[in-house]
Amino acid sequence: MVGVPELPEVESVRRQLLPRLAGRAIRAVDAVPQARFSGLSRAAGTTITDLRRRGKYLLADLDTGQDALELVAHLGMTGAFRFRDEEGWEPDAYVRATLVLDDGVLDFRDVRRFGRLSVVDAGDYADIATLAALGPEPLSPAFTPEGLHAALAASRQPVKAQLLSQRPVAGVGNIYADEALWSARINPRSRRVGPERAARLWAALREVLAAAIDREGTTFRDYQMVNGQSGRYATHLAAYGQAGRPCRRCGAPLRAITVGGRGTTYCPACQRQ
DNA sequence: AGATCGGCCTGGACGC
DNA sequence: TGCGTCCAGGCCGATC
Repeated sequence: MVGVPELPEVESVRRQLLPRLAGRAIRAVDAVPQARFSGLSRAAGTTITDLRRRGKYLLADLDTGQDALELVAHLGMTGAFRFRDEEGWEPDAYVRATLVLDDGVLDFRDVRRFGRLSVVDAGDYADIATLAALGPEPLSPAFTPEGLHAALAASRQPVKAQLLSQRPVAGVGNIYADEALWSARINPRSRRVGPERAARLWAALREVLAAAIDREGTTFRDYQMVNGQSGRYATHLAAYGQAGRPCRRCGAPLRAITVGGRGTTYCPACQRQ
């Protein structure tokens, strides 16, 4: 998959990998010697019983016969899994880790090295701070308008920075943060979001993410097509990467700013402070 | 303790 | 053409 993986993209990866990984025994794991690949040798000799997702993290449950372990994977920006028998796939210099399974070989390819793989005791995320403090899944009953309001009220960071922190809700990255804030008509720099606006943002996040899951993620290729004025996903991004274009709601030109160190596009007319 | 900022890493876009 | 510079992105750790 091409793309900057956010929740919808990671969910798509999970669905593709699950049938090929469930029940497979891991013979060995190899990785480049970096801290971002830790504890992987513990996976050797285990069996994968399930592949779950929390936010942008993939969690493979490993059965050792005794203690339960978890293989935690984050794709970063450019991480991707490839089976060695995949059509057209030849391992290249960007393969950072390899899992030898009982029926094949799975490569982890990651050009920009932002991805991470680690094996931990099941549920022990002490060394993975973002996962340990991860907010509720946006499409689960645990995510509520009231809960979102309370989470946002607990911090004075700009609302967009809060969304990117993964704490109020899991899995939202730069693309869907801009899209949801635009949809909810909330200024990304707002430091106070009241109950009504929180409820709008709650609904917008769920709509934006559910729609993206339905079409298996907005890929970077699609984004390029958007800027190339063509492509079947051209109408899906209302804000992200659309600076200078007229707002779809009010016609004012969308503006590019920086919030929390991240490029941000919003409508200065209908997303007022 | 919470907010903020730089670093990580690389290819691609851009300017000269 | 080819070089240099800047940017993007999620997360982490250092600093304010």
